[in-house]
Amino acid sequence: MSHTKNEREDGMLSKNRKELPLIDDGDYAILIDYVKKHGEGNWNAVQKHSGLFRCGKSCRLRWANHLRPNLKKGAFTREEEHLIIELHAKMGNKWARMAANLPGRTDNEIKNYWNTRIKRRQRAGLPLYPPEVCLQALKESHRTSAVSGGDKGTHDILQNNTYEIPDVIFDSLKAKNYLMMILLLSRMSTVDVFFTL
DNA sequence: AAAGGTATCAACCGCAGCAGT
DNA sequence: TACTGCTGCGGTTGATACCTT
Repeated sequence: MSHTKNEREDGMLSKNRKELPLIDDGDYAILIDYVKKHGEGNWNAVQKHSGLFRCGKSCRLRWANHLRPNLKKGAFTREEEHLIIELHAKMGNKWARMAANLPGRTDNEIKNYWNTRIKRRQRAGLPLYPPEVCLQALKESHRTSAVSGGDKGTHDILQNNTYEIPDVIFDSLKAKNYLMMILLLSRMSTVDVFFTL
């Protein structure tokens, strides 16, 4: 049995995948057509019956992230960002569950957004969650721990939500940030301030 | 203009859970 | 009960675009 250099046994592409498109435009049409006729799910059957050279996994991913109707494209709105932060505070890294609360958005999009956001804020030495969300999570954590012994997600929030500004840049940077924060706080809610930093 | 760093996006990989046998 | 196949999820990686120096 032989495979092309980009294709593995299961039909997924391996490392140098960008040299070949995963599915070309014709394949998009086949996939859309198949799902219209037979509905979502049963992805391995898509490959068998439609003639696509992609495994079920690839088809499902492509459908979910690009072909599904009502997909929203473009940057997250401020409202969506608020919601993601709130949901992450409650659920942790449950991207699919979060996506269910954001119509038109995919788990992959939310995951990508969160990961780049984390990197940015960690580099800047900023907390991951605004104070209001922390407080809310803390309240819920107390409430749920009283009933069920608690939830790991909310503990993480409180642990991860620390400022870690290196001593070298502490004075200038922190002083500047706090000054800015005080100025902003006089006009905005803490959540709005959070998004500007 | 070039080089290096960072952000974003798309897709792969491995695993867990579930259903069917 | 054990096994198998399928599906979905979350982590991770690689390519590319964009930004900064």
